[in-house]
Amino acid sequence: MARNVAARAGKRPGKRLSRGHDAAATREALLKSATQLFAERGFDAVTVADIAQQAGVNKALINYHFGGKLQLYRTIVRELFNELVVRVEPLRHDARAPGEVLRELIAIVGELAMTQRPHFPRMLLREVMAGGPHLDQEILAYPMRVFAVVRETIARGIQEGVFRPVDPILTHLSLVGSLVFFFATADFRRRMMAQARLAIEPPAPEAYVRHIQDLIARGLAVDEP
Amino acid sequence: MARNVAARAGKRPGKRLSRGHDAAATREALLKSATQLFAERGFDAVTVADIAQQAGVNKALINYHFGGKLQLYRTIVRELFNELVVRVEPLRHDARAPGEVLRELIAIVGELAMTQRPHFPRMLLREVMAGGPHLDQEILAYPMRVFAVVRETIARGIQEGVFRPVDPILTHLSLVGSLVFFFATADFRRRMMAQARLAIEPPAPEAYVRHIQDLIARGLAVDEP
DNA sequence: GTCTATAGGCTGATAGAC
DNA sequence: GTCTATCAGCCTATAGAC
Repeated sequence: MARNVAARAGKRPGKRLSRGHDAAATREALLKSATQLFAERGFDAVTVADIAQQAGVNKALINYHFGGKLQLYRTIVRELFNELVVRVEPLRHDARAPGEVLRELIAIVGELAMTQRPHFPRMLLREVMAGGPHLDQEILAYPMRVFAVVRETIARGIQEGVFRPVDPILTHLSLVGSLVFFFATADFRRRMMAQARLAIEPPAPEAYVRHIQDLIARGLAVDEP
Repeated sequence: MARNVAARAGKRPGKRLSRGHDAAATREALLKSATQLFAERGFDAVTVADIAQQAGVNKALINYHFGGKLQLYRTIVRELFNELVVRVEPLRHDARAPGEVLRELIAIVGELAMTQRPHFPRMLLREVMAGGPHLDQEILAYPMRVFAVVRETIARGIQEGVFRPVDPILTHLSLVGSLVFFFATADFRRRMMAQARLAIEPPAPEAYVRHIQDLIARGLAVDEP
């Protein structure tokens, strides 16, 4: 699979350029392999040669399409953050019970990390642990928008008398933190348990999501009289 | 503070070596600066020149004292893991109520991350996210020993009828994960909130520890009749 | 658009004086 | 034990052919 041509988007319809294979496919292949490698090893440990080789393209094309290694990285982080916010923000107008809205939010984060964007938690954590050196103001607003959903939902739950008067920030961090940690470290657990001859299976992501849903729901509920 | 001589341990009492300043102090200075830098930037992003400069010693001494950059890193990770296990393992023989033992375990992790070893969560997370490439079998046993404490405590709680029949692995991961995430990302929040003109203060670590204690206690408790 | 070849800079490690 | 000087290797980015 040295040349994986796919996803011919409809740009410049009918016009085939003189030489080369497909600019859009090259771009996508670079984004895909770079996302995986950055998540696994971090920005500095990945070389543009690694990315180009895994994508099956020449390394000079990273400069041509993205203007360098750093801007390739920035593009990836921005798109990942954006996708999360787009999925979560509609919950601000969800009229269901606050407990149900939080369950849904947890499910969305879990689904994103499980299937569509498995590298998101690690890239997010790496960036945040480094102090966010690659983040611009636009990207920095995204986490706040996710928090806003949690904050409003919790405020509504407290007002309606179904949640204890918990701190929304602490609740948000425990909710997001337990999920991000789980998915960021899932590969490690799988590798360790496969290497050891233990009969223990690594925990299923779906089970963990349900566990967090229950933990948060019970942890926030008001005391029964 | 170009030459921070401190902590003259009692090795080779009375015998001062011919030249140089103090081998033990040099070693400690290198460990200290390397721990901070590795936690902030990760193994690959840190150069031996960075470490040596921050420690105020010559970079060739890293090879003399530790045998290279990698072995310096391994020494740090091993000591951090070891310190956590030493503190947590006595809880296996703690006769208090299971809920109290878990509260104590959470408090220990929080205290370690707050004061003694503030770089531990980030170093742990970085290593695990990378798949543990620098860990040997000895270090890999440490996380299992922490989990054993949680597993036994939860089993006792279920048996005594005070905990729901929760999965010990999922509970352990949510407990450790929410704490590690919080402390690994605390620097980022502080920096962001200082930069923005927001009047919001970053959440206090002590408050977060209590929040997790309550969340776990309530989340595991059996339903009241 | 894509490729080869190479420039220019930085890295970890070491040899050898003191 | 500590330092200076130096090396070989690898990195990103670019120039220029096609």
